[in-house]
Amino acid sequence: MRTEGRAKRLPRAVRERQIMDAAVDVFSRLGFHAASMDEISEVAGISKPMLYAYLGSKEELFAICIRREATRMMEAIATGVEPDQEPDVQLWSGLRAFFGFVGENRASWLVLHRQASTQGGPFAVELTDMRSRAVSLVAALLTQSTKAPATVLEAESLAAALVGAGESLAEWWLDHPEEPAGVVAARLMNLVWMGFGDLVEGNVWHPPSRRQVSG
Amino acid sequence: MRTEGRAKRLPRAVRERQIMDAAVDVFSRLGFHAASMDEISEVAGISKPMLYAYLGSKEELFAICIRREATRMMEAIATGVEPDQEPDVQLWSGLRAFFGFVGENRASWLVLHRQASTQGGPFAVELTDMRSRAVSLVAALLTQSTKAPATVLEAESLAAALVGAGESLAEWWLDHPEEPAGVVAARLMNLVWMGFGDLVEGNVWHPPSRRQVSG
DNA sequence: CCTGGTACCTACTCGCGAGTAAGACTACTG
DNA sequence: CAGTAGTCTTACTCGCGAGTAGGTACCAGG
Repeated sequence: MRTEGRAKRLPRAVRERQIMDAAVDVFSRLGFHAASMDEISEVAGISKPMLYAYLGSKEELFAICIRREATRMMEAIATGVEPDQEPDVQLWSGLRAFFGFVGENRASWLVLHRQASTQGGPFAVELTDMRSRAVSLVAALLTQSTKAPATVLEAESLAAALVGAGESLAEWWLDHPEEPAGVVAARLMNLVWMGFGDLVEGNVWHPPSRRQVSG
Repeated sequence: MRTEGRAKRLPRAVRERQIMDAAVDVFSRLGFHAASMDEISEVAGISKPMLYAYLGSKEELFAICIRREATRMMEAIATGVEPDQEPDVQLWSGLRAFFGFVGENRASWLVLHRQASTQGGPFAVELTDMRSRAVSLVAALLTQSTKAPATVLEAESLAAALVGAGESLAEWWLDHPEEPAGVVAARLMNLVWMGFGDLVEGNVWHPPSRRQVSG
């Protein structure tokens, strides 16, 4: 709130972290344009010139936020996925990691998904980059494991659809936080692995633990 | 461009259409905040006070654009879907209609999907409304046709995922316009109906025409 | 106690864009 | 040729927010 006059003296590195946290918070709530540097400085608990002294312009600050959050998220997913496993298991791990991250980092997710994708500035680069890394990952997973002849475009577009389904479901989840991450992830897993066709018939996909129990 | 002094005198209804077309164009390119009323008036070929005289404030204008484009799109989809058909056929018709509309109305789609969903103002209402109509439609389709016991939340979240997949694939398509609408629609159809599990095995879904030929 | 360096501040400038006041042009009606 | 209703304009006001100038508090080392 920062109603008092002067802020406590802190080393630069610490302040920078505080500022970036505040920026992610404000950007996630208001979007890039509507967010003001005044409000960010307010939330961060310091005055505006500090922002400029430490993090440069508004655009730079936004780009820095995106880069940081994107990295955190991709690392969370990469950590959760074991290569050299069955395709469905890899996909399942990725989905669990993704929804886990979103659940614990709402603000990060909002900045990444909503705000960044809209603004056409230098941010689109950062964002498109991360998104295409995700798409490529899925596309590779699909390509390497399919037996049917598939074009690159085909794999890529399917991957885009899957990533979009994940994003959209994450968005939906924000309005239904009572659902556990695992349940939401499992639903998407069933949709994209089994398809409506199977689900309508009552056929579902089971995670590996059950498979080992029954096998 | 409007480098000349005075615009030709036209009846109000016609001007309003021109203004709305211009607004959709500018909003789709720049987003709500970055778009300026000056630029919209420029593109529309008239002066700024006309905007305010005819369409009210900037927010009103944006809301009007969203409402108009959303209605056009929902009508396009509704026209393409025949109720009382097999679930997969209904889904297929809907997807075809959707991608058909997006292909022929890039600007409309951008305004609806990117711009409107981001701004938190009174627009979110219009947008969320249309989106949930779409989600409900799919959810109903799924619920009514499934044999397995499914909760409302389950159907709704799957529908959200499917709608998101469609949106995302439409976005991807904007970067790969060389692909025909039908091909893109068919890919999504295969993904959500058959699932990766089947696709990996080479099993694909066929549209009804082939089915009749082979049946 | 001075000297410098770093954290931090108040109080501005300045441009951009939403919205408006006040009037000018056109056309139809008698 | 008035009069009047509707179209269209130029030329403003005014607030908001990005970015800055020019300081003040605090902590070293001498």
